[in-house]
Amino acid sequence: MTEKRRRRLPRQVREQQIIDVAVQVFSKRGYHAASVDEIAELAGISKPMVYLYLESKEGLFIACLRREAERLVAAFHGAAAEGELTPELRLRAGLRAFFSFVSEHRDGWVVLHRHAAELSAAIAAESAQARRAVMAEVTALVRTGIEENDGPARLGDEDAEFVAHAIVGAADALTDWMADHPAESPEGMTRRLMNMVWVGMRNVLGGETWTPPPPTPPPDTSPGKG
Amino acid sequence: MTEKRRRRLPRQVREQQIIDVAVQVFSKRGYHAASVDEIAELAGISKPMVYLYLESKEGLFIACLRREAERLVAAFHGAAAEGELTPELRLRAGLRAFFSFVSEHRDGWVVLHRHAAELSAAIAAESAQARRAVMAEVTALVRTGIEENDGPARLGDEDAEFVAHAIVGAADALTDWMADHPAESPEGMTRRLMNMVWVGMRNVLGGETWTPPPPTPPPDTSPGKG
DNA sequence: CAGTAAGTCTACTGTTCGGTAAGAAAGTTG
DNA sequence: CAACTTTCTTACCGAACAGTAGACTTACTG
Repeated sequence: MTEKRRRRLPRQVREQQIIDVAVQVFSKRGYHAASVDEIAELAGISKPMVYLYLESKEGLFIACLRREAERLVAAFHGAAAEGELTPELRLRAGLRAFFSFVSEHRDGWVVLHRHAAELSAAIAAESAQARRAVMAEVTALVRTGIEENDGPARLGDEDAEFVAHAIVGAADALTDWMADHPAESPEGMTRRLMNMVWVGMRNVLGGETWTPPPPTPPPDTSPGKG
Repeated sequence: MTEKRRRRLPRQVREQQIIDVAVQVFSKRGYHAASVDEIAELAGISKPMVYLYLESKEGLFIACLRREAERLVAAFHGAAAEGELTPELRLRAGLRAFFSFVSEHRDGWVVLHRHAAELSAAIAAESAQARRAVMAEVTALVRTGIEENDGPARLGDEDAEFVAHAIVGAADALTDWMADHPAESPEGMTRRLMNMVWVGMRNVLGGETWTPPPPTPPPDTSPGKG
């Protein structure tokens, strides 16, 4: 209707525009429910452009995934790696960067987090990699932090990975809580989460088991396979 | 191949068979990538049967979701609600039931957990409800537990919900870890997780903030908006 | 303003897949 | 076996949509 004569733009720019829109649409609809037609239309171009630049729908999604993952990992890594800080402070910085990223790039986060399951192997791999990258960093911080605090406790990788999974998973889920509490800042999120994990972590890694309190005897009513 | 003359089965039975297969297929492929044809074939019947009994693809998925959610919530609730146990023990029992459920119904868990994002509003609602049900229970346990241990600390719902989100999110993520460590029992998972959360929880709720250790000053190098 | 390359479009194809119409076989009851 | 119900099938429709062919349009270069 409005005969908007499309300005021609260099490929690099157009490509980013397409990815920008695609992130929004994928975030809103999910991979399969999103149509390339819609993405093209919202991007202000026609479908063949998308295919010319991004090869396929899968290629487009991977491009989205990759860009957002790079941003997230860079944000976390950049924050957590800085200087000679202690592991605590580095983990705190990383978490703060993470929550800030989610605040500011919600669509990107949704694409990374929620829509990577039911996809092709290539996509799933791409998606898993970002999480693994973060997980590896957190694991390292956990291991280092414990060793520094409690001496080389000769921990299995297992233990550090367990804690890292818990922390990353908690952070994941807390993005929902954060969405319901817009007043809470990334800093506040971080402080709260650090309060929870940094103490409890030692408990797991130190080998001190959480002992069920004595008052009532533990339920021994498990009959068959425990 | 084997010209298996299909035995006619009463609707109730057939319906459950279809749902059984559908859970597997949805778990493996995801909602959109799963085809009703495949589900019908694996169930050993033809497609119109699926539509006759389950109305639509969405109806089929919701049936899956509902059944698995009921099982999971029942498992958690049944374990966590038993007797006059303390909140700690009840949370422990709930977590153990949860990890057991995931061990034994991996497909159901995958359907519930990973494939509920990119779906219609009806499906998303159904899926969110299961999580909310568990979240509500955990929140209650957290609140009660703290009050019993530290007196009525006059906590906002906010705080208990934060902790509950962290716990549930950690448990979610730890199912991945558990998948990589088949030797770890649900009991072991539970013990480890309890170690982490039950101590740290108090820290959050008690209002004692985690103070960044003094050795190195906190990074004040944040220039613009933090 | 011709020549050329990059950007862009309209209009189409082929396929996959959700959903259905119409009726056949199997069981049940006289 | 005839009437009837429930289970089940073959064979199809129509829409949505990923992907493409080929032409057109703008902009830069000499």
